[in-house]
Amino acid sequence: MPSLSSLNAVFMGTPEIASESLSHIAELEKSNIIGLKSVYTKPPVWNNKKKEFALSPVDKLARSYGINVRTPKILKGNAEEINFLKSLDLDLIIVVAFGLILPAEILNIPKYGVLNLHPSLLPDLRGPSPIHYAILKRMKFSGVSIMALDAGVDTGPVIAQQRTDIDKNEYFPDLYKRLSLSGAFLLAEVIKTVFKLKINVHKCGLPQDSMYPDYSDSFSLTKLIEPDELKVDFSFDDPLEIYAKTRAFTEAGGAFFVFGSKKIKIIEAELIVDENEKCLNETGERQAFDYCDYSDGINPLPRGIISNIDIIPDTPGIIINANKSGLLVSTVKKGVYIRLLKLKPEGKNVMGYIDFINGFRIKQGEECR
RNA sequence: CGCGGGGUGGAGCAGUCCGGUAGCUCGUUGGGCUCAUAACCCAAAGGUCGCAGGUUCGAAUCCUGCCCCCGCAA
Repeated sequence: MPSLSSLNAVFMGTPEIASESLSHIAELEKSNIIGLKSVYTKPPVWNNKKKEFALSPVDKLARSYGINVRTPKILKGNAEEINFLKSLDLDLIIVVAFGLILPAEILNIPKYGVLNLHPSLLPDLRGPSPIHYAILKRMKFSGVSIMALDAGVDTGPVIAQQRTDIDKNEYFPDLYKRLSLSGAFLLAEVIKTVFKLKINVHKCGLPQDSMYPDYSDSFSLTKLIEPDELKVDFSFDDPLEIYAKTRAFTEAGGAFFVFGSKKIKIIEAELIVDENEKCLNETGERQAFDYCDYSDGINPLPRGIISNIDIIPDTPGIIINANKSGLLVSTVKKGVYIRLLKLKPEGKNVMGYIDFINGFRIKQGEECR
């Protein structure tokens, strides 16, 4: 083979999922498949409490590789950066969770186009929070997509996808890590292919509207998680939703409820179904249990609690048990409870439910709002 | 000088306003009860009350300075 020159490329990304991809790309550099000219990431943010600038994960990793790092605040109309990118004679730009929109003038610079990793099975879950939403919507599976970036938000032609199953008890960090690894792997494979074929990535992708002609963003477009979405309301929210929020928001501020005047974050919880209750309807007649989502029977009622439940009214949001055997809160579904395992009260560190009960003098019958 | 909460035996907290022998719950250790238990009963160990200085006969508590942790806001 005559002179297979490596791909001139620039990487753009910010959080851990991007640094994972960057480390895979660095491996490709060793085999002369790619040559990273520069890395773009969000500027360091000032942490007022620690009184220091915090570099993004990508920034740290790129520095450890000795790669030139650039942190422009804006790209659109930024002549300096655009000229710099033009001067590199780029073959490829690779974008993973960068946090800035690339203007069209940059999209057109690299000879083989712009690759993007998106942690969902596009066109499902477009937008900035696909991993949170996958858990929030209690999806049974999700995945990663490698696509060619176009002017829309996550709308470009899809080149490769890899699916992963989501466990119904899975918390955000586990899924995030899994998608980061799977995405980095798939991204590297696509880059190898571009290297071999020397083809513009826009031409080898499958347009999303041809994959799913009936698709509409109104079903599944994700948005940034707003602070008020983190609140769970025991007296209105379905227990499945409370549990999903708990698992989805662990690294987005944390799902919380209010106890007394304090915000209490739920770090870890589980769903409890009372096997005695599930065959009874409102009037106490036996009938088929219709909460099929709950009846997967993951967690039976802990021993020693059943007798206590009898004396508690059906009001949701009430602590029906607070001792070593468990901290249980009633929900809008009769016979379905949230068992709180790890909590983080406002101004405090993470603590187990026993410490929470001891320190806050939690008693049966008190209310979570 | 962004706003706020907090540092008390191994853990979570009370006590601080109105100074005067350091307390609660849990855990740990030993013993008992029990078919059994994360249940129950009895007993014990374990703290220079974040650090330094000051006021006082006497400071966890009042005054001054400093360190550390956390939440919010960016």
